[in-house]
Amino acid sequence: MTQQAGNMAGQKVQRQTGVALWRQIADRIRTSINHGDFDDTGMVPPETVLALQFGVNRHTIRSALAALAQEGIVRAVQGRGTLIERKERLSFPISKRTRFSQGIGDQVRETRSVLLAATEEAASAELARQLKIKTGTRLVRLETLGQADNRPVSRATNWFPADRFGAIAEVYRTTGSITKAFRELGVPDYVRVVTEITATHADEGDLADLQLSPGAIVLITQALNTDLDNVPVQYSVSRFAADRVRFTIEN
Amino acid sequence: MTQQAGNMAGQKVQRQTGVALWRQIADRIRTSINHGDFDDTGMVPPETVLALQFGVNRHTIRSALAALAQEGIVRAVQGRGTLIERKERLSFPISKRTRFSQGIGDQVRETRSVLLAATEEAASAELARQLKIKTGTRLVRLETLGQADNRPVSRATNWFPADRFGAIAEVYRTTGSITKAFRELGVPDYVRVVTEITATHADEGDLADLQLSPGAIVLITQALNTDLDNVPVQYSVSRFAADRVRFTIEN
DNA sequence: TATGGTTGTCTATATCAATAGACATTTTGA
DNA sequence: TCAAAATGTCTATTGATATAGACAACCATA
Repeated sequence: MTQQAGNMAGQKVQRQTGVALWRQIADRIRTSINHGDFDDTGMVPPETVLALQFGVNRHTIRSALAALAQEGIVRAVQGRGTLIERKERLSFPISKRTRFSQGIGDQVRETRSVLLAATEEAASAELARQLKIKTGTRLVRLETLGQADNRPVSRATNWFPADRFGAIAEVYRTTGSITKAFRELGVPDYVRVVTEITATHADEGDLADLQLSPGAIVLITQALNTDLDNVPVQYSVSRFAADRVRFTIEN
Repeated sequence: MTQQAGNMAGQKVQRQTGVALWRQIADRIRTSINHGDFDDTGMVPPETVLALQFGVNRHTIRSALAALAQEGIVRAVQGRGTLIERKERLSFPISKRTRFSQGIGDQVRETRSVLLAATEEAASAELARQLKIKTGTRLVRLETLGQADNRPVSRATNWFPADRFGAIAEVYRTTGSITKAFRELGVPDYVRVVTEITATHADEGDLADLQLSPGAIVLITQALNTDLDNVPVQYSVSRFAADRVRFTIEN
């Protein structure tokens, strides 16, 4: 709080950083919308007011609002103001039993997971170390897209040992759930052993799959799941749109 | 892995996004350096090669490298190449017993925490809800800077109920540790109840305190600590330089 | 219906970002 | 010692970014 919220206009924008003012301002306004700062009116402050608050020209504000309109977040109405069309920020619990759909199930109407691609490959040294197998072991690799209310939230690359889960692609395609696929393949339950979190700028794949605006931030989790016998069953790298999610760690 | 590493040059840069090409490229090169992609030579590829890989003019590459040189990450030597001066990424474990100095103690030679400011204020509605106290209750607020090997890693704002911890500022100033300060004030141990993680762009304060370059990403944790009787003793908002840390959640 | 507040559009100007090409300077190694 | 390879510097041009001002068009409401 205090440090990041509410006082949207408190912090000045940064010039000559390689990031255009209109983009910085668009990001800040989007964050404020998601934080509920304008919920009382349902509208963004007038352009002239924003220009004064951010210390920039009104045209620069208009560029920022145009970008947000392009994303479908706001809609300008001549004579009235700029209306807020949509806001979202999901809270993702990370715990021993982290599961995509269950975790955010009470925050959205519908969650879905789409299989983008399924291939088989040999384990790299890094993957072998994580999954505690030998380098070169066959792995099934699934590229998936997590959706909440038909809006993309995360894109993930998942690796499974092929000997146990060679058929997981097909099972997943029908069930649309890792948990259910595991169950059908003889893994009744699994636990999250470790999660690593980093952040970076969105790459081209993020922009396309997550429908992000360029320059956006993605949160990256690298996670290992094991079955109840502590045998690694899944290693996954997931990329989340940073302005759509927050992670919560309960101990 | 796979998704984010190695293929630095595989993805093209994005034009007309409000983020200058030289900044995108600087961020990508920095990531590659931190990932160890150039460890064999200790140098960044030649400007002409990078220009070809990223599909931009050599002068644009030079702008990116100049920005990294400004950060002290690389140093160009005429006739030889561009040498890598520094790389680091600390791993932060987040668990029931998260503590700054203990968590990364084995990764660096020396950790220190500096008190930037200490004030007293009334609890806002948000803070009161987190700390389970009444709005308006007096709180001690500490602004601290976490350092590892004399390089700033995180800046935090901490709130403590003033009735129990009115003297924490002075104790902290002498001990340089929250854990020790708690101990002197009658709290032998404390646990991390919940941590929330989000990400955003660095603001002006981040740039100054964390010695970041403009456009950098910060990871934000909002955490609540309680004593062993489950009574909240500390609420803190910490901001980490995203390219210097990774969070690890062990279950 | 008149007025104030708001978004939309136009012109003009200055600076930044990016490309393009030429050539100098320095280091390395054959 | 010479040539190749690398960074350094300069000029020139184009498009994106940002500012500035003026005015039109539209909406709500007193």
